[in-house]
Formats: sequence, structure tokens, C-alpha cells
Amino acid sequence: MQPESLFRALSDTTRLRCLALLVGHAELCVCELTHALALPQPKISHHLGTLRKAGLVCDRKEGLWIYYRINPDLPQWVTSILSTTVAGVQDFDPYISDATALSKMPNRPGVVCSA
Amino acid sequence: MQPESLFRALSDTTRLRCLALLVGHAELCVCELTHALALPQPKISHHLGTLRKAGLVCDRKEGLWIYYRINPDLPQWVTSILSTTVAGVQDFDPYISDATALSKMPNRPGVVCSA
DNA sequence: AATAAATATAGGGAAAAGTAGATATGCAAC
DNA sequence: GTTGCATATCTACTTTTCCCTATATTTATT
Repeated sequence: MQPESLFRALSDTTRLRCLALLVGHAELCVCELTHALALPQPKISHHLGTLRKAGLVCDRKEGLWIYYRINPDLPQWVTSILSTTVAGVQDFDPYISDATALSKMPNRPGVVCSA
Repeated sequence: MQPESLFRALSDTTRLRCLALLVGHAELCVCELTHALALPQPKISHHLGTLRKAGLVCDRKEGLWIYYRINPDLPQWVTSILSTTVAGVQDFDPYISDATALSKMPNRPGVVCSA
């Protein structure tokens, strides 16, 4: 992976917000990210496509949903940069409110009903 | 420092090459970077200005020359990202040849004559 | 089959960034 | 003071990136 490509992928707020949530969860579908960030779905899909082409995330299709996760085969230095970034950022907005909105989302697919 | 700004500053090859050299040296002047990277001087100055506005480097004027160095007051997570990046990159071109070209540069200002 | 939901992709316009060349500024040496 | 070097800035141009809207694709449901 070229460092320029990595940093270009990380240089957008929407993509950073998606990655910050993905680092803290095994996988998330597009509708969860759309709800958490409160942004139009095509915008989320577009940025997820950018992250996918950059090799940072991969996806898995299940029924109607497409689940994204951090690419588990990233070089170690890339993983290190990702976790350092998320650690340095997760206590500030909008990253806090994204996590809160996600946890409060009703009817999340793949999550066992807690009632 | 906003992470988007940091990563945008790191997302350009010319700026990464400058930073990689600066991380390995206390300070370097524009003519040294111009020689090492073999690029037009206005281009180097322009990208150094971008790095300066992003807060990653600072400069010092001495006589005819302007010396740049990594900003010593960077947050720790930014320093960590810088060193991880340089460590992961310094064994490949163009970073190797940049370092070589710099070490072979004749008449470097500030360097005591070795003859 | 027809419909609805989740997601992806395409088209177009606006804003930002990169490049190259020319020029201006500041210092130093003669 | 005039010449020469180091650096910054300005201008014009090209390319990239981002956003929005509309539409296509796939899958599930009835």
C-alpha cells in the first residue's frame, strides 16, 4: 500500500467517521452507518467504495444487507496508524455522537433483539 | 489538530518526501530539499508552505537560507503517525534516493566542510 | 409477477488542489 | 549601488475531489 493512497483515503471527514465506527465494531452494514452519521445513503456508499478501492475495508453480502469491516489483512503499519488515529479522536465530536447514535438505532440488522 | 488536515497534508508525494527527510535531520533548508528531490524550487516552497500552514513544520531564517524542521510541539499521536510512516517507507524509492542525493549534495549550507 | 427495501452507480456542477512559469523580495558580496 | 543567490508569491491552467440527484441492481415479500 502506498502511503499517499492511505492518507488520501483518510483525508475526508465522512470516511474517517466510518472508519472510526468500523474499528470499534466487528462489522456494520450501510444502513447502520447511514443512520449513525445521519448522511444521505449514496454519500455513505460512495465513500465506502473509496475505502474499499483503497483496500482499507472489505464487504460481505448477506440477504438485503452489505456488511463492511476493516480489512483484516492490512499491513501492520497501516493498522497501527488506524488505531492511533481512532484513539486520538474518539473522545471528540462528531465521533462521540456517531457512536451514541449507532447504539441508539432501533431495529439494527444482525443484532439480537434485547427485549 | 484535526485528523483530516493532517492526512490531507500527508496525502501528497512531494510533501511526504520532504517530511521523510526532515524526520531524519534536525533541519534542512529549501535548497537542500530542492536538490534532494530534484524538483523545481517554487514547487518545493509551495508544498513547504502547505506543511507550515498545517502546523507540521516550522522554519527559521538565517542569512540567505530558510531552515525547516518538524514542529517540535506536535501532539504525541501526530508524532507517532509520522514516525510510523517514515519507518514503513524509508527503505523504498523515492525515499532512498532522496536521502542519497542529499548526502551527496556539494556545498550544503550549515554543514561543516569535511575535507 | 409486482412491490418494496437496501445498496450501488452514473451524471453534472462547484470547489479545492496541484503544476509550471514568471516575478518579486531580501540578503550578501563585490 | 549593482549583481547574484535563495526563497516566496502570483497567475493561469489543469486535474481532482466532493456533493447532490436520479436511476439501476439485487434480494425479499406478498
